[in-house]
Amino acid sequence: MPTSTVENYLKQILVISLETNCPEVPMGKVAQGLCVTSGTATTMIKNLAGNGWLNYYPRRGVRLTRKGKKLAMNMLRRHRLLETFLVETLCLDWSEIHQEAEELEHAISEKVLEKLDEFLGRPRQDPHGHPIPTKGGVIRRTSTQSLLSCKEGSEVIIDSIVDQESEFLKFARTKQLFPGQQVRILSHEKQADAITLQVGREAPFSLGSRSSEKILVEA
Amino acid sequence: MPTSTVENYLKQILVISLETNCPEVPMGKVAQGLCVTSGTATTMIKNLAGNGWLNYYPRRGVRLTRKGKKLAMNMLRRHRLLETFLVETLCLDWSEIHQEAEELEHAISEKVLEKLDEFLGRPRQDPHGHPIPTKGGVIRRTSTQSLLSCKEGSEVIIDSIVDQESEFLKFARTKQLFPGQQVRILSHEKQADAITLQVGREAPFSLGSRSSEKILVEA
DNA sequence: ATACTTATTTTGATTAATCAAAGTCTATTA
DNA sequence: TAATAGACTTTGATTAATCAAAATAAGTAT
Repeated sequence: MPTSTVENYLKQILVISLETNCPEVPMGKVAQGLCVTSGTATTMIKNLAGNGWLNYYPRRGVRLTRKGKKLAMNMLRRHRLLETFLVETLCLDWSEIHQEAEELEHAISEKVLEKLDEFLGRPRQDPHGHPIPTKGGVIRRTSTQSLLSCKEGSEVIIDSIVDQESEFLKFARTKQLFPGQQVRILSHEKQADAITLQVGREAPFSLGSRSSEKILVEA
Repeated sequence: MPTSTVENYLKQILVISLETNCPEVPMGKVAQGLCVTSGTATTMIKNLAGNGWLNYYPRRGVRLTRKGKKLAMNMLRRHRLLETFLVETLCLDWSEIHQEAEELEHAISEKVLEKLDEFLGRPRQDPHGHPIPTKGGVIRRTSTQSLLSCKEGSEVIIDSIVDQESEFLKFARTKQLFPGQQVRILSHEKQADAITLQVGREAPFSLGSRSSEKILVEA
């Protein structure tokens, strides 16, 4: 049985590799993502490599093995199903569920998870718009682009928000930026690093590139 | 923040003191209840005493302080609410929920617990018939006796089953022994250590004193 | 090429929780 | 009262996870 620390490392590596769209993840990102010192990460990673969870390329980074990816996908499934439960069933706020799920995902058994999935009606995506991996570890290919790459004048639909920070999510909600929402790009000033957009008939507002990157859309 | 080990020790001590109806719990029971060696228990208990969770009387036992009892009651509340959720909402079997709740109780936050309590309609007792402590840490006084103390010919109603073992619970269910059930005591042979009872119109059967003790009833 | 910056790894310590086995009380039994 | 069984405590070690700080490697800039 992997410890919850092991589960966290593997999940984090998977999430980074999905975000960067690259299977190899540098050590620095791992340490940063898990809020541990780089030395700690190195020690742990060598340990994980020794147990066949991942391949370790010293001074380059790591890459999940099939076995590691399977476990990581399962953790992602747990996390996202739990987030869905917390919002749909218990009516918690969209912006405050990440940390809750982060704890629960290590404690819930496969059996209870299965029942929960059934209870929720086997949802395909979580409240952030992220796809929920199937029991087999398959995840919907996110063929999306970020707001940052959208052309002036285009209309897009928000697919998901790639951020766990409560603060940003709260902000996003006040601006009605959530999965499924239709958005019009009024202007896109590359030099000024700003995108102005409008949701429905609300007042237009602008986002910098940092924020725009976190919002994935489908054209 | 207490670790989940601390939470487990305190809850276990509370449970034992409720079962034995005595606030002072001997070290042996603590170690046994937690499945650790007695040396481990001693070390940990001294630690807990140092942090004000309980009073430690060397070679006699321990007793929860007010602070310790409060936390322990809270853990019991978590445990029992979770068990209720698993049975009522997710339709897990009565006999298989203890271990599940044992894990989840450490991971669920106060906020989620509150939402869960609300969702469940603020239940007073769990599926085993055990009272659920209130948020304030108050627990219904169980003014019950065990089957063992019932007189021949009497009719009683099962209040709760005091056992976490899956096996016994499964057995109890096949015999229709669960909270709320009415039972008739056909005979009670003190010397033979056996009680014969009947549920509804089912065939009568016998229980030894070990098993009878686990079944609490109200006259 | 040389020096510098930065990412990564090593080293040495620490904390929480545990066990096995040896040591110490204490209460009963003979 | 003396012996002894059983409960409890101490001791010494181990494991997982972590940090700070020193050491090393690699890539970049001069």
